[in-house]
Amino acid sequence: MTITKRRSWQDVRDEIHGWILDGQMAPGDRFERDEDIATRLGCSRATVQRAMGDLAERGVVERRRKGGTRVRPDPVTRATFDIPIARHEVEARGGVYGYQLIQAALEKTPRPVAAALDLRAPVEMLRVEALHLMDGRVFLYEDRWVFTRTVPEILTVDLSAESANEWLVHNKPYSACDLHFSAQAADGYLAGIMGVEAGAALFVLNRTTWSGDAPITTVKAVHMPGYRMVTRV
Amino acid sequence: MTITKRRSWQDVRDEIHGWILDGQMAPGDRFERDEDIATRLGCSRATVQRAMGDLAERGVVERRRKGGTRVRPDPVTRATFDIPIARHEVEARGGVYGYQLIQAALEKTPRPVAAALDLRAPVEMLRVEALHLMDGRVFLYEDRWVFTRTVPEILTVDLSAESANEWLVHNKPYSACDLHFSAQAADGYLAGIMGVEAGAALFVLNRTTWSGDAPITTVKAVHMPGYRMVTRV
DNA sequence: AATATTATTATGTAGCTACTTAATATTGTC
DNA sequence: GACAATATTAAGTAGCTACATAATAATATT
Repeated sequence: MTITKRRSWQDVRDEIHGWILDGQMAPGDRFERDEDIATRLGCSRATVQRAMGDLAERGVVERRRKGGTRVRPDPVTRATFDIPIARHEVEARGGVYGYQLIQAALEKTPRPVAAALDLRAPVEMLRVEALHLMDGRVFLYEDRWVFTRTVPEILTVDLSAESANEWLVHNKPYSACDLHFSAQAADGYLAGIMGVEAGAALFVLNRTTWSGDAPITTVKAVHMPGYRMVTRV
Repeated sequence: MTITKRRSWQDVRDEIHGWILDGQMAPGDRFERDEDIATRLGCSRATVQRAMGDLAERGVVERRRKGGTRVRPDPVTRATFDIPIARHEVEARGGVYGYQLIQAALEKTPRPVAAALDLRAPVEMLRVEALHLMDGRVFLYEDRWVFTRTVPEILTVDLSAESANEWLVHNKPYSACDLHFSAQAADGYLAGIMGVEAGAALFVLNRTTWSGDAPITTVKAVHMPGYRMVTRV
């Protein structure tokens, strides 16, 4: 049974993954070397290498030089999320996007904000509070701090017309990004601004970005009750 | 200035990413073709291909046959999360892990649970409620449904000794996985079981897995107040 | 002018060789 | 027996060729 159609590396990957799914290979088991698998499947080592590399990236197998490849003894669920800008998220749900600036002003950062940006001491930064709307109703509240030393141009932008998020995305690419997901109960201020009951459970996303070592911005995005972040692997 | 040390594909990737970071290339701009970049950088097209492929996977650039490669006009934040089993998460935080079964019994699934598993009608499944502990205190409450038609062996497992999660991870690999993150307020039942105030904002992770088309399990994991899911890209 | 056909182009993939590197096993020496 | 030096192994990387494929541009046909 050496059917030799053209095997793509994805086919090879799925074949190998199949050995795990059907129990031929269990967590901890070691595979024969790439070259032997290649011979057995009738493809080149490069193709097996690509397939195994992909499985390793997905957290399904573990590879070590000389040590060979084995099924991960403690498999992890590895998920990839795309965090879109608010406008796209609203439009993808078929809604009409709206944006509303609450305030933008220079303020001294509280300590925790400075810490999130890897700064030792509080400094003066641009704080921007804004609402993103879907069909005229609040979709997302964002509380952002922009490090004006890295991004002085932000001070010339009319933030009542364009969201700081979109401006930054298009004008200040980042090389490092830090994300926190958490749940938070609405306090009085949030409840008032977002139009929800005080105490409502809100999904919160904190994102901090850098360009090299230079901090760009940190933002807390508070979602409406019932919001779900979804992915399928 | 054609320094020709050995350039790895990662170096090439970082070099190209650098063109975006320093503003030489802005969102929407098109790169010259791989081959020309290769010539310019003194490496082979294969290396540029690998580098560009990686940047495309990360959501930094967009590639299309014939169309060439361009900087993504609307960059997304793409993050990869590893969702470990509770034991590892507790141990990684330097705590002592504990596990406590609340109940395991055959029950008819509520409609939403059946729907999560892509089943049209409710069926009888094994429901497992359990607590994962850190240093003797609740860390995580899980409410799980296991599709016994796909995983009949689960019925022979002593779930008071071993968590269903760990057993499944080691004995029933999945090929597809669905994840939802959300925030939920503690109701009376959750508050009682987890020892938190009613109304507390809780971080919730729903995970559903399949092996091929066969549903395996769906689980709702409710984290203690203050829990944060973190990643750095 | 509108449509269908064909050619061109840039990325995608498969396979090859050769060399590098990290981890382990073996051997040699004290 | 303990330790250091050396050999071996299997994955990782770089570069090459050749061909496949999808998208677009150019051309021919009606």
